[in-house]
Amino acid sequence: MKIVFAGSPEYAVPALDALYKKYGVAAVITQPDKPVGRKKILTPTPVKRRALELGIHVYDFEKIRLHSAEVAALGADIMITCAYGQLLTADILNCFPSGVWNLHASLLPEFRGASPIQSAILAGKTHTGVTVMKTELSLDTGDILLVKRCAIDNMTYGELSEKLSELSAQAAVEAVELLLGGDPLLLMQDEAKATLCKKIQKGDGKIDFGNSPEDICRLIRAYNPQPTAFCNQGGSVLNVLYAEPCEGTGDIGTVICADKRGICVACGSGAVLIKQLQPAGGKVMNAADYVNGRKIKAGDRLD
RNA sequence: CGCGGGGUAGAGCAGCCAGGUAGCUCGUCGGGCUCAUAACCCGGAGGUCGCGAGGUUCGAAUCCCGCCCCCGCAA
Repeated sequence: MKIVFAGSPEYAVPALDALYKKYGVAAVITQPDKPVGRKKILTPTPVKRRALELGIHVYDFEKIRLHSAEVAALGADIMITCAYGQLLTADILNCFPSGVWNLHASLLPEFRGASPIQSAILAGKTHTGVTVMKTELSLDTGDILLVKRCAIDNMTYGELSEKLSELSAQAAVEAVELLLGGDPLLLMQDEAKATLCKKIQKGDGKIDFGNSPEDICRLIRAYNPQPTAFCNQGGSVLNVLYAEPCEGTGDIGTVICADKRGICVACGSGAVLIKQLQPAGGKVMNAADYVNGRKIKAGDRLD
């Protein structure tokens, strides 16, 4: 079984590693190097870096749909994709006799699309997981090969992402195992239960203190560590990394108290205790440190 | 040359504009109060003020020049 792996971010690296170790990977397809950070340093994707370390040949097509001939020439049996970042065409799908299989970070048919992990947290789900499905032309609609569940608990997006990344690696290996067994049983997705999630935007991370403490804390967890939830304090941005619901009442957005425990802010119903934050121009710090610097006090307003 | 903030004690900050003995909150160490405490009171330790034996000056954290590093927004 000759396998091609397509993926880009850090999230996909464990899956690549696992497949490489167990079955070998004939080639890796990833996004082109992109300028990163303030200094716009041209940087390869994490998957590309890892693939090169492993000595696997890497293709970083600007537009994969223009390269179906090259992909076909690889003569591979299957392709496993995981957060690759480009849509595939029929020409590409036809290059793989045993199909193209996608590792998706949700319990399909829920949360098809670009932000399955964050969306599961925002929706207040207790569980999520990884689904391996056959790739079709439409987005994340293919038949399901296998599913692995996990509890969300109070994990942040970053923590949950790491967990699902590991699950994806296990799922990838098990999926290939099933495919090697030949003609595995597939489960159709229930269209009636399908939901679609859009790409996460920084602007959507704006905290509305008129919402409930639970909603606000979910937003903060879903946006931690990137792109981070935020609010305004006296005209400048205050990123909020971690908070939990707490006792307290007051006008919406008013700081009820600010001490070593954190910064307690009144919400629509109840209050939230901000425990970790990042002021514009500053590093991530505990709320207690921010309070020590006298940057905020009871009575101040956040919006 | 995308816009902007910043580098001062272990942490977070003030002081800089209008040069003149380095300050605040917290932590830490010691002592006290208390049944007790993350509370309170008293006392102490701890700083090459990012770097350049740079420039100006009697004197530079502060003004000027060069460099390094960190970060928010935007991409």
